[in-house]
This record gives sequence, structure tokens and C-alpha cells, in this order.
Amino acid sequence: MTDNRVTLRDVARQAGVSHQTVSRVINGSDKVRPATKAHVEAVIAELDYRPNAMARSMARGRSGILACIAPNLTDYTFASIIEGAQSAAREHDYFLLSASAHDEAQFSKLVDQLVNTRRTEGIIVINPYVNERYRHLPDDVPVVFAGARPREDSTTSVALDDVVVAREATEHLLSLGHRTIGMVTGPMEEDCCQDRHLGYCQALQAATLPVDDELIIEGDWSPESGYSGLCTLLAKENRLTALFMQNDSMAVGALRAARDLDLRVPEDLSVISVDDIPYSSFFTPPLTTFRQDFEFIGAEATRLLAEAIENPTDERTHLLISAELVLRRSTDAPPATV
Amino acid sequence: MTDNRVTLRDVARQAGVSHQTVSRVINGSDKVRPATKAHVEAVIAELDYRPNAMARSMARGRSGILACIAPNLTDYTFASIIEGAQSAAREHDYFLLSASAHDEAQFSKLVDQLVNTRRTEGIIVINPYVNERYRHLPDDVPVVFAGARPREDSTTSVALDDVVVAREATEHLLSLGHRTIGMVTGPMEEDCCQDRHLGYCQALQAATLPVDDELIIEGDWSPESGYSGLCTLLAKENRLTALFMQNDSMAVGALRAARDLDLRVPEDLSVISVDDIPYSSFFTPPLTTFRQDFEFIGAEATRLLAEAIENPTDERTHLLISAELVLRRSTDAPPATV
DNA sequence: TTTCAAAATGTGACCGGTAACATTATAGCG
DNA sequence: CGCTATAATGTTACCGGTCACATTTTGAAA
Repeated sequence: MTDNRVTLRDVARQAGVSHQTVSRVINGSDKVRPATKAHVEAVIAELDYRPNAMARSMARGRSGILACIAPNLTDYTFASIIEGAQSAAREHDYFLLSASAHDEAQFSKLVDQLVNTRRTEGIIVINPYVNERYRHLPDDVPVVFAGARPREDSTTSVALDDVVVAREATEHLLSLGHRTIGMVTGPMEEDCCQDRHLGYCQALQAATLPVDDELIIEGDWSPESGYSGLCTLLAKENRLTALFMQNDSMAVGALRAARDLDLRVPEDLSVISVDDIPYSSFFTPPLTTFRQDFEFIGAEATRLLAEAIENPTDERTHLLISAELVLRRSTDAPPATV
Repeated sequence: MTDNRVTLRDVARQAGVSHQTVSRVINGSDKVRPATKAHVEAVIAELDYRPNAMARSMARGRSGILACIAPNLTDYTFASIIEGAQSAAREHDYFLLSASAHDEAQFSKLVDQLVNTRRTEGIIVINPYVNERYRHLPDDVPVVFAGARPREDSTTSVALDDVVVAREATEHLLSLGHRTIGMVTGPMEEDCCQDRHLGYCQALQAATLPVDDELIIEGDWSPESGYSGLCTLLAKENRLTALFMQNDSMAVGALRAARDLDLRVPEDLSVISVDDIPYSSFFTPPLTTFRQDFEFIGAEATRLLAEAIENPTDERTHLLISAELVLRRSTDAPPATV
């Protein structure tokens, strides 16, 4: 508890050199004579000296801290992105502060604190279009969107290639022989939902099938909305044999609805979705889904952020990540008679 | 991007007072004449001045940063604790750095960086007894365990009251009429598993039933271990009518095993567990379980940590949190004939 | 009024590093 | 062997706050 921390000047004194020489050594610097360097390093080891990050930040004017803001930290998809971002940050010699903001006001306050007070050097934003968050982005610090592409190319981003994934999911159902394929989307204010919508339409059109708006329901990512989504669809269209759910969570709700309605999955109804959340192989039936590599998305976001910090430019990169089909039990050919 | 940040001395100059007076004002200080204070505040607002946290940290010798270390950030139980800890930290004027360490070496390196370099003021440790982490705890900074009680009273902690919860779970099964109740534990190196084991035994003994070691299997928290746990149990004891799983994850595995073995839950076999993870009401059948308030645990951990920082003492608090039974569909009376 | 303690404000140093520049040591060369 | 270019090291100021103490106001009692 006694704060007898060794400082750079203590090392200098003990080594009989100037503090600047020690500074050079700890920064793996340019021109220090090998002998001096070795000597200083020995003293550093002897005194167990660690440079003080705060002082260094102060002097350099760089905090060495990145931040990641999500609506919450508990959602598996967010948490995985943060996990990836966080470990990548350490590899890039940063620390990552992760914080959750429930609403627009909290978000804006958080950004202000992070940027103006804590002097965070860059920010990763998950879900930037939820409750108008994007309006409160800082303009004096680099920002990267993780898991969402920006409107208008204004922000660097790393996201799933939603169009392609949705197309592939729909094609998978088509290839099994389905012709009446419903979809439950996430909140359409989020661009990824629009992209997945687009991919779904593209696949249908490529198969010269009409896009029927009656077969498309807007959900909110929750299992409950998946449940009610399927109920609504079936009330409108009883020839439905397959369902593309825009995420696993809603798919889980649809699975439950199907069971409650005495529909067997996959015999009567096929269900496919996107994410591959932890228990997706433990639902009944195990879910066929496209696995997103969230940690990779997070790690790439950090990488792009670090690049933007050390080499500011007007260029904005947009990385699209692909997803891998995980075939389980929730999809099959449509029933023979329909 | 232009770093024309306003400093405390800029404010002082503009307000025609000394820098120290501004410092007093921003610290909501003791003795500043109301008129002066108002004037300085006006200038602060006018210039949009924000104190620089790094400089403040430097001068005060306090970083204003807490850290939380978990095996990973994606596990729901860990993530929820972190969520609670993080928002509580902000309320206490700290920021929380959350970091994951997969193994002992990473953990020890992380602690060293956090404490010696970043000057983190306190650390919350989740799962301190996994791969010997507790051996690498810092001794010059307060530590709080979240979700685990310490051995030997040496560390402040906030954790579920495992003994009581396990007893109540077992009692619930007993009250439904079950007499042959199996248990799958988590890794027995973790104290909470031993405590849940104890609670289970207490309940049986209170009902004057013998504790049969054949009915107890050690798992590793994973659904797979729950699956194999149930299989092993049934191979040994076919009169089994109920199962206490030490967490939901393993319970989910057991549910799957039961289905594969053509056992109906709850008609043939009742299953109860602990946690209430996000989709526990969406498994088949919906899981009866004890809900842990993880965010509360995290928030309390932060509170205790903040207290320990501002008022160092040799006293160690140990908070025990209770869990709430969530009755769903996986438990019922045992089959009539057995 | 004068006097003096208390309240309000100002001054200079300091936290522990880094940046920029000054100085000294080393070595290559005529 | 002296001279200079360059490498190595040292000096001083500074980052933006806070701390401890000095100084100036203020106002209530004498």
C-alpha cells in the first residue's frame, strides 16, 4: 500500500545516467550505446521499474485508451465483438474501455466524457443507428462501426456482408425446394436489416419468384418478435414452408411458435437464420444458421481504429465479413403435399 | 483534429483569476466566493472547458480507473456482472476497464500491466480459482471477487448464497415428491460448486434421505458435460426421477440427453438448475431455475471496491446474494410408478 | 477607526514522463 | 595530431492539473 514506486529518475540516479537516457532505453530508442543500454536495463530489472502510463500519456498527449460503446454488454453478439476488440487492443498497445449506453442521452454523455475528459483516442461503435446515436459521434477522434455499415461512406466500418448472407440463406431454402419463403426482419431502421432484406429479394428474383410483401414481417431481434412474427405470417399465408429469420434469437421464438401451433420443424416448416449464438445447437430442433465471427469483426475494428489513429486520412475503409453456413436440423425439403 | 484544447490556465486568464481558483471551482470546492464561482463557471461554459482526466490523474496520483478480469467477456454470466460493475463504476466516478485472460500467464501479465503500468486503483476478479489465478493477485491494490467467495476470508467478495440456493432447489424437488435426485456439479475446484454440493446434501439430510455419491457427477459447466452427466447417471441408477444441475448450461445439455434417451421432461424426469440465462424459457421444456441477479452482483462489487479504495481497512466484507426461483416447465411430480 | 483572525485568492513547485535543444564523446580524415 | 561530423548523453522546459503554503481581502470585535 505504501506508494514507494520507482520512477524513471530513480533509475537514472541509480544507473548514473540522465533520466533522458533511461527514457530512451524504455522506448527501445534510436541511439543508445549497447553497453549503456544493457546497464540501464539491468538497473530497471533490479529496481523492478515500470513506466507510469499516466505520466506517459500526459507527456505524449496520448491516453493509449480506446473505447467501445454498445447498447449493452450482455448481448452475446455485442460481447463477442468487444471480446475481439479488447484483446486486439492489447496487442496494439492500447487498452479498451467498454461501456454501455442504453439511450441517446447516455450515449452522448458517454462520448463526451470519453473524448473530452478521458482523452480516448478512438471509438468503436456497435449499433450506431439505434436511437440516433450516430448524431452524437465525435468529430475530432476516429470512429469505427463494428457490425454495421455506415450510411454515406462517412465512417470506417467492419460488418457482416449482409446482402450475401441473406441471399445464401434464401438460396439454401430454395435449393431444398421451398417456394413460399417468409422472412422476419430486424428493425428496419438498421441498415443490416435492409441489406438482408435485399439479399432475400435478390435470391427470389434470381429464381424468378415474386417477392411477396405479405411474407415479410418486421421484428425487433427478440425471441418474442420471432414468435409473433411467425404467428402473423401463418395467419396470412398458410402455404408457407420456410422461414428466413434475420437472427437466431427471433428464430428461437419462431421455433417455439411452431411447436405451439403443432407445426413440426423441419418436416412442416424449415427455419434458417443468422448468428450462431451459443445454444443454437441445443434448441429443438438444432438451428441451421450462418455463423458470424464476431470476435474477428471486433479485432478488425480495433485494427482499423489503430491505423486511423496513427495515420489519419480521409479514406474510409469498409470491411465486409462473410458468414459460414452451419447445417443443423431446422431445415429440410418442404412437405410433399402442400 | 486540431488539438486546441482549452486548459485550466486558459480559463483562469480569461476569467482574470488564478489557475488555482479555477481548480477550486471545478472541484466544487470549499471556499470560493459565490460571485467568483459564478463568474468562473460562466467562463468555463463559454470556452467549453473540460478538465483533462489524465493530467488530473497525474497530479492526484490516482488513475480513476478500475478493472475487471474474467476468463472471457462473452459468457452471459460474466458479461452481466461486468455490465453491472461498469455502470456502477461510472456512478462512482470511475471508469471500468474489462479484460479477459484465458489462462494463468495472461492473467498474471494483465494484473501486472493494470496495476503497475496503468495504475488501476482496484480490481474485480471473476472466477479467481480457475487455473490458480488467485496466486497472482496484487497486494498493493484492493481486490474484490465477484461471483465467488474467497477461501480464508482474505478477499472482499460478492457472491450467490450457493448453499442456500442449492438447498432450496433440492427442497423444491423433494416437495414435489422426488426421492432419487441426481446432481451434476461444476468443477469441484470452484468453491461455489462445493457450496452447492453442501446445500444439496443438507436438503437431503433434512428430509432424512441418504446422500448417494453414485448420484453425483462432476461436470465442467458446459452443456456437453450436462449431457454426458445425465447419461452416466442413468447408466448407474435407473430410478432417477429428478436432477439438480448446478447451472443452466449443463441443464440444457441434460434436456437434450433426455430427449435423445426418450425420457420426457418433466413427466419422466424433473430438471432444475441455477442462473436463468437468456434463452432458458425457450428450451424444450422451458427451464425451471433460480435466477441470479448478476448485474447487482457486479454493481455491489464495484461499490465495495470503491469503498475499499477510499477507506482502506483490514476488514473484508462478504456479501451473499440470494436467487429467485423461476418456475417453468421442467419440474413436476415424479411418475406414479417407479 | 483600528486590529486581527478567518476567508478568499494567488504563487510556485511538483506529479513522472517526453520533446527539443545543448553539450560532450567518439571516430573518421586530411 | 588537430579538426570536424556524428553519435551519445545531458539539460531544461513542458504536458495540465493539484498541493502546500504565501499573500491579500474581508468583516466582526475592540
